[in-house]
Amino acid sequence: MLYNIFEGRRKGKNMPHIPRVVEERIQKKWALKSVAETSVDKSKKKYYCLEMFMYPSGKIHMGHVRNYAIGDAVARYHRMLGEAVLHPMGFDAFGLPAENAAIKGQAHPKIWTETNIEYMKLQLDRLGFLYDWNRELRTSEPDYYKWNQWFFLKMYEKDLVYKAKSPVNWCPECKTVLANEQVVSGKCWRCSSTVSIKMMEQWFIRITKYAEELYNNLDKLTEWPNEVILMQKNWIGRSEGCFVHFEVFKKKTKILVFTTRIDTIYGATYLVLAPDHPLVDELTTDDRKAEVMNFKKTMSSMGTHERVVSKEKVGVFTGSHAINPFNDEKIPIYVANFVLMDYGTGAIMSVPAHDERDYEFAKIYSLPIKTVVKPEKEVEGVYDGDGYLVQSGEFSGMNNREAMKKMALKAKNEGFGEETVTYRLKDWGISRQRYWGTPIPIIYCKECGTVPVPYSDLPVRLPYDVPFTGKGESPLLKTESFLNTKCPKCGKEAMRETDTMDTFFDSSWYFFRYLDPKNDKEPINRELAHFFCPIDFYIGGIEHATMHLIYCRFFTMFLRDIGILDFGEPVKRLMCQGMVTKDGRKMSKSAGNIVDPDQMIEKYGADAVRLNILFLAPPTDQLDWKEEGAEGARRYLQKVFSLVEDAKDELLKDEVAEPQLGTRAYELRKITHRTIKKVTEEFNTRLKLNTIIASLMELTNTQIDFFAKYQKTKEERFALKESVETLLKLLSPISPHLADDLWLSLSPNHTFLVNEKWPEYNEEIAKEEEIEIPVQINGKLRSVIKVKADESEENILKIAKDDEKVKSYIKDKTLIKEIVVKGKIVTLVCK
RNA sequence: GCGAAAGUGGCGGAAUUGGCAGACGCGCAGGACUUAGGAUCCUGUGGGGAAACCCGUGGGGGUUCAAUUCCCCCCUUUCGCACCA
Repeated sequence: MLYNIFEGRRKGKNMPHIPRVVEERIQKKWALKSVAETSVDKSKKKYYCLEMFMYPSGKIHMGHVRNYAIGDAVARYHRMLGEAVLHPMGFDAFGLPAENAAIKGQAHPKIWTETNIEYMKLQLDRLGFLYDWNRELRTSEPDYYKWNQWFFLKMYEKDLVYKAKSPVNWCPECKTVLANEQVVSGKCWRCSSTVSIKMMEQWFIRITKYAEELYNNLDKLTEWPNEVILMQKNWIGRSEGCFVHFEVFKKKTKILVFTTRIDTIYGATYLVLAPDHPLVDELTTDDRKAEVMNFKKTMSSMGTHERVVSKEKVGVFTGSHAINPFNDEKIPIYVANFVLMDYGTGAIMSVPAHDERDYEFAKIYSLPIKTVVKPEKEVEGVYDGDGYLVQSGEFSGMNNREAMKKMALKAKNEGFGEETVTYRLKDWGISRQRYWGTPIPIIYCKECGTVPVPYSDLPVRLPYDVPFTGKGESPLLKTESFLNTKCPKCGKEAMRETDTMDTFFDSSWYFFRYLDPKNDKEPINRELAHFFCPIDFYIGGIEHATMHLIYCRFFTMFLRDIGILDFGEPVKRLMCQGMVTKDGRKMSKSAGNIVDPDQMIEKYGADAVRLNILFLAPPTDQLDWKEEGAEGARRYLQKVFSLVEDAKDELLKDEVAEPQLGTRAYELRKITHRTIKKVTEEFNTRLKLNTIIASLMELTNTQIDFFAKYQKTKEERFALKESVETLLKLLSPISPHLADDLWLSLSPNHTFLVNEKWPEYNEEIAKEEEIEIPVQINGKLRSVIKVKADESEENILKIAKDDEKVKSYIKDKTLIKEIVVKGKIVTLVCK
């Protein structure tokens, strides 16, 4: 409709390109010929191109468009290289929003999810993404989540799964557990009630068993962005140190402390336990009981958020003392808020002279400060660097690094400590008190206890008819038909586990399921996994850096250890695409700045939307959506269209002859081949697709200029045909519809560009025979000379000095230095 | 507080190995075609200056014949972690 205004006003040539018409026509042809189908030809080189699958929220957003436009361009490029490309898409279909919709009475989660998926698939198809829908998967389907349960049972066998009481975020109003990301500033994201911490039985996965490998392998992931590697390193938080046992004065108990600075142990003037440390009660003397109990109560009533926000250090003395095993000194034991139970051992030795936090606490409670490490030069304040030891018994005078090793050895030999490694990473709590997720395949029997569901009984199906009240516990708890079952061991009445799995469990292995999604014999087709995997190129948001991207690495290691895979890392190259914003702000309903992809496609066409989103910024940068840009993209595509239409008569003729050096036709060839080179190299390395598009625009501008002065010689026809055909091929990964439509119109023998061969460049033609070289005098640009590309340094210098402008600058001066960088620059330094 | 990334015309960005800063596009200005133009085409477009030239990649210093690029200090923005012992 945008075009109807001036349609028919233009004569003959230069008819406007009407995107929606062309795009629908081409999409129909693609579907008819099943171009998206994966070729499993093992004689070919494989390429697994994957974008993070999507949550079926209802409609796609611009972030999806960007993510998938990048992936589709890369996938199409590799198809054209003749590789066996796997490029699938699926749906992360379990999750809270579906259940919330049901609570609001909108629709059953299954219906809601399926309706959304159908619509979103339509949207993806309208954008022209080539997904092999034969391989589509939905995590909410029993034939998918069956294998979640299967893996859970395998983990159970391998002792990688356990149930434990642990603190969780609890919303008293919604009566449910909240994930950390659902707690906003200590409040429930839905009802704004203050979230409390509650102890609950939860299922955990021992991901910490893999902490060391998850950490060490990071150095091998050379094609991952540094920031992700760094975030994962910090998240895993590997830290080398020592365990040290401190005996408690006049008691039989020992306190285990973790420290990374055993070298400062002579400076320890007190110990601190976390408020929830199990030894607190035992260590508290009668006279201190009331105060300690009170302190503990205050601490446990605070939410995590409150506790973290109030940075003030508070604590109480337990009344007990510990003995420093190195010097037998008697030091007081405190309980304080700044020591956390879930890191290290929940107890520390405090060295106020060499630790900022210990110092702060010591100041408040007037505890002694004893210096044991001296730096080379005196510094002010708390010194936590290296130096030599003082007041440290037999270790005095030693370099602290050296002493560290010797002290650890002594502790080990004398049995009160040892070197150790701790991690910040915690075990993965996968229990959710929710309906719309994978049921955890466990049965509780009064006689036999906790019994895993036998493999032969999988899947444990999610019942359809359940009550959605939005209050109370999981709907599954109120669904008798699900809840009541027979014990697989003794056959007596038993109850099912009603917790479902965290959806991150679903997404930890989905990329292996694409290989053979309908396989009902095994979760993963090993043969295909070893052909297509690991993933060659994985694109998604950075928000998954420490969640999905750690879980899926763990899962792959686990799959290797149970013999399904023979590799342990799932992703070779990772790219995190930047956020799409509008007016610099995140798009959101509340900000009212959502850009609707449907409207954009309707207005400008899928080709222009894709071109614009790829052109506006490099894939990894934040991108601010500009509608004017879409207008520009549409204008460019119109230019390509008009050029091909205008030149069609010539492009259809077969009489051609290879152009000679020095002609206009040869110049066009040169630019054509140089563009192929530039675009190919960019696809192979940096993938800055915005610069690829810039080169294509330059090539197009050159072609238009060339055609404006077209002489209709066989040589010019050769160059024109080659150049235009090349352009269409290079453009096709980005704006595939127009490229294909024009391509098909050029010959009845043409097939879709995605099945054509990527053009090759001829280095000889691409090469420049004459180049311009800047001449600098005393660092300033003064002239530009023209020389042969392979001109010798002496000759370049001679030509430069012969240049009139250069002469005028150096005539009264003495040359001190002459620098010639062949093919680059001449610099003359003179006085 | 710690860590990381970034800062280039009016705007998005380019400069891949230290070698002509501003490719390509948006916007803007002028012109052409037009009954009309928010269509299309052409020309121009970092700042200053009549010009020769000068200045210019967040700010300040340094290395170099030469710095957007390397080093040091500072500022700002974004992100991650946030008492991690």
